[in-house]
Amino acid sequence: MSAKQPLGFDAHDHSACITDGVAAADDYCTRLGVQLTPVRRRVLEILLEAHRARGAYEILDILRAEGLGAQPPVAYRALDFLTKHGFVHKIERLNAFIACAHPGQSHAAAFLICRSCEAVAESMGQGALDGPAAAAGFQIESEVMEAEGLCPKCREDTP
Amino acid sequence: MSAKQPLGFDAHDHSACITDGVAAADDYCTRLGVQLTPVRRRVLEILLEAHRARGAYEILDILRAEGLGAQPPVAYRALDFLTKHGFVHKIERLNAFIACAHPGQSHAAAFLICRSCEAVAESMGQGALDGPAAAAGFQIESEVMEAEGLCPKCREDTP
DNA sequence: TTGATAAACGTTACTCTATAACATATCAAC
DNA sequence: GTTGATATGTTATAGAGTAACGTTTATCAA
Repeated sequence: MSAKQPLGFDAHDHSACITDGVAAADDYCTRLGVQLTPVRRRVLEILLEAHRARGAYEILDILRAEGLGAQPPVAYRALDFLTKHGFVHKIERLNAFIACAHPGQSHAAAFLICRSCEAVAESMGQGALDGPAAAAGFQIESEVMEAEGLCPKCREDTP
Repeated sequence: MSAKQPLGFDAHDHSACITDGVAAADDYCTRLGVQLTPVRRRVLEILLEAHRARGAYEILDILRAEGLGAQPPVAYRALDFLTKHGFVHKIERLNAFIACAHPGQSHAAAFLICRSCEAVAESMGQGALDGPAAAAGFQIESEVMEAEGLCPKCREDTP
């Protein structure tokens, strides 16, 4: 079994992910007049630190250790806020959360989840269910698209 | 690509859904030499009775009332079996389960979930994530595609 | 500046979802 | 009939999520 790789599938300047992610949230909140409070900011940072999904209770443990909140609602409220405003996505398959890789851009998010190293890549897959929905007369309000399998790195490492 | 009409929102001979679903499972299990035990058969029937998703504990309540099992693992084991063999799908968005509308046919299942009446339609959407996955060198093993919104009936009823 | 209002936080307590672990039973094959 | 695989029964617990309440903090208007 291969080691967990904290980055996405591609090598990239990861410090920029965190900096840019928080900056984008900051700008957005200022423009809309909503608050990026310490707990919300910290939760976003925690999720930006890794290109993998983290459970609400895993996040809560970190918050608790840092004195930012000890009970589940603290984590869930921050996650709700960040999700509502598009900075965080929920991975339904994992009951876990991940920072958005394209903050600010409206998009139907799709995810590729590696079952070996737990890396998660976000793709801006557009409306895969639009065809069937139109045929059925169904009005889509939100979409979940998630694939589980092996990332390029783990395909080599684990034959 | 021709969009197939998803099953579930339209009127149809529903008794055939149950009969055919159980018969298909029976045939399959006979051919593969696996057992469609009373609990497994009953769970499949329960899910075939409605084109909506039911939680494991909702199913368990029925099993318990019928003397077929009282503890969670009983329901989860039956659901695992049925899911593994393709007779039941899990709706990740709802943490619930639904009978497969196309038993026996290998397919990547996609679901349209009505938030008003809770009806769930299954569409045989094929490989919506194939493109992004190929581009990333990602090997897909399983896929989740779920859309939530309003079904045709509820669009009229709830304007 | 103060008072009203909304937004956010802190905590308790609980529900729902899911599985680990172990004992018992059933059935097929040798 | 013993063995090994498969399935069930049960206890206990872990993990995920929320309702409800009171307190605090921010925002904005008078």
